[in-house]
Amino acid sequence: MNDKDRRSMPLFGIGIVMKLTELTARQIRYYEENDLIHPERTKGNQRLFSFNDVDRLLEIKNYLDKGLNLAGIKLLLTDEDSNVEKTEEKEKALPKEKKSVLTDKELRAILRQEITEANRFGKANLRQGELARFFVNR
DNA sequence: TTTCTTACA
DNA sequence: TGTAAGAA
Repeated sequence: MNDKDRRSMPLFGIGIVMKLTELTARQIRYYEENDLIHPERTKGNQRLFSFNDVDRLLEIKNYLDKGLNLAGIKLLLTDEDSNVEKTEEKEKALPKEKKSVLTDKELRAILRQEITEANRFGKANLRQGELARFFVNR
């Protein structure tokens, strides 16, 4: 078994994850409702989180502190898992004339950097609304 | 005891 | 987001 499998293995109950992330059960469930995380379930319908899920919750927590809302965070995290390959394939499939200057992946990387930077000054400039628009209108 | 869903001050 | 209620 490799690391990739290990990280995605459903292992922790919500109680453990609460301690690990310092998030309330309410918050964790709410983030799931908004498709930011997709923990597995036991036969008894109990949530089971993987290392990846925990890391993701930690990232979500960080972005929240930086002033982003769930919609914005979702845009930034959506391609970081299974979708990343798809996105790259899709971009490769495009005829080079129609390729945008920046790939989705690069765009998100830049955005992450901007947010981190804005955070140094005072997270007042780059806000959620702008972030969402940035993606929708690109 | 812990977690789940649903609903609401 | 917190919290309550009833079920699992």
